[in-house]
Amino acid sequence: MKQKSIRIRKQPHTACNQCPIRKLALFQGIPPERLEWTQKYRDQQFVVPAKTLLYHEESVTDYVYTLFDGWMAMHQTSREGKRQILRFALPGDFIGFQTDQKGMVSHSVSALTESIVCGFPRSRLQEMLEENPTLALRLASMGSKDMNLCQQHQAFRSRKDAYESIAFLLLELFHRTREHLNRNYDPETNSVVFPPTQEDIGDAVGLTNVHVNRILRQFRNLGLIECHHKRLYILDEEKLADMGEFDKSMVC
Amino acid sequence: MKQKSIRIRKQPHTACNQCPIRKLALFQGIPPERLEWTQKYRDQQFVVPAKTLLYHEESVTDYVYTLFDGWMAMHQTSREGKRQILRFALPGDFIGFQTDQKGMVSHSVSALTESIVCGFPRSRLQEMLEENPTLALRLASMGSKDMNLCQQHQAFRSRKDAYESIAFLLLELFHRTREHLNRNYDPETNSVVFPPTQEDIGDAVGLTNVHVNRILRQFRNLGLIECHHKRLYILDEEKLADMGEFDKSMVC
DNA sequence: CGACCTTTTGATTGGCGTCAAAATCTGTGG
DNA sequence: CCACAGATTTTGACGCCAATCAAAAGGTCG
Repeated sequence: MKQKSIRIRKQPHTACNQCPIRKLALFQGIPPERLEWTQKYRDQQFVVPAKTLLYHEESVTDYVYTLFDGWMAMHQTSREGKRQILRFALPGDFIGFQTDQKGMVSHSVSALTESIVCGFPRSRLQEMLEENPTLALRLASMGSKDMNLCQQHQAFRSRKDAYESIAFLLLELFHRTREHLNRNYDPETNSVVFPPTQEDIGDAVGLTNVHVNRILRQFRNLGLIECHHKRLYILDEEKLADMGEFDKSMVC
Repeated sequence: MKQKSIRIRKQPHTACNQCPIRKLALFQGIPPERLEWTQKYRDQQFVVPAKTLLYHEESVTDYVYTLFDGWMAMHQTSREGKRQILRFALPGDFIGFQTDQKGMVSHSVSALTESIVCGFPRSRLQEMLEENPTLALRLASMGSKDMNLCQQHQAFRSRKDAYESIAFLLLELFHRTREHLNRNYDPETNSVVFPPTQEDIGDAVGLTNVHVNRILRQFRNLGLIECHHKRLYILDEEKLADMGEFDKSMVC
């Protein structure tokens, strides 16, 4: 795959907490005057073209990021070349904090759509958090929320069949999108912008794109969903939630 | 299952960082004089009998815990009654921090062996962390380590077959035990105390106990492991690690 | 010693992967 | 604006890994 270059954004937004995104979790609800110091740490914003890698697993990264706009995927590739998507990142998500003992990130991150990320030098993260206990606590509880979600995926994976795990994933992404990016939600049709391909879905839930396709067609036949032009229409949320044992409170 | 009662320990250890466990992660390496304040928060220690529930999923718990001694399992049960073990907790692990939006824990915790836990009132956790930024940061990075492990499980689950996931789990638990509880490790035979049943293993990796049994027998036939009397003997660690794509650095 | 839990083994079934090929969509250059 | 290449979706045939069902053989604890 050809890798376009990541460029530095010319006119960075002054502060992430002023961006058009409804919830930007890390700084959400903290009064602006208490955030002036973030300017000291904020380095710059980057534009990541679609299908481009932000960083590669097993590299040592200088930055941690907040996703500002776009969809990204955290993933790993096995020796046999199979890709596992660990998590879809949506605007507001914190990316690249996790490292192993050697300081290497354990996963790759790439952009599904053109994305904008804010980078902080990792070297300054510790001092930044020590100066701001609230932020550290926030980071811990964001981590704990992500952990919940990860464990849900883990739990659902082997306990549930293809119908159930796909139903769960669709609703998870639907609600996270609606929560984070209300401008991408259309109440008329109960639909959201939905960039992942069937192969992405497969790599996330651990099925082949072929099988994902069969299941999605079933869902369409049953009148549960509709999807075209990178939008996902949820037609029967209740039945879908029941099928996937999905509970909204897990994601928002 | 009959549920024995959890009793309060008569003579609590004065501080967790003085206990015989080599690494007690949350307070590891923090000088004792800086830990006096923990006494203020530490409430009491509890003894949890084997096969007993510490708390149940969807309850609101008053405490967060540090596991002091024993093996515990964090798990969930699906509507169909299947149990998924999310994580085995070993001494030093922090338990019960994760909650959903309603403040309910998302998982149950029960003891595989008789266990001792230290409880802190959850209500005081926030003030405790705000007074001690180092601790909050520590908590965040412990969370990030757990997250790594959870993602590994997630990744390996569907990408790998039964041999691979069981090999991975065995080595993970072997190394975590050795790391946390060197008194339970016997260098002579390269073995550790290993309380989980084959059914526990199955519930953790998402296989039936029947299939786990078949795989373990294969491993024994191949001379990779040996197990009896609640001990696990690793005979050919290299081959096992290769089979499970296991890397020590992920767990310690 | 008896009740119950855990391990072990066999026979059968089914969900999902694999392989293959056609149809449709997307974007890029002439 | 069209043409073409590559990506993505769709559909069918076939095979295998692991689930299920069933039952016997240890192990453990009161």
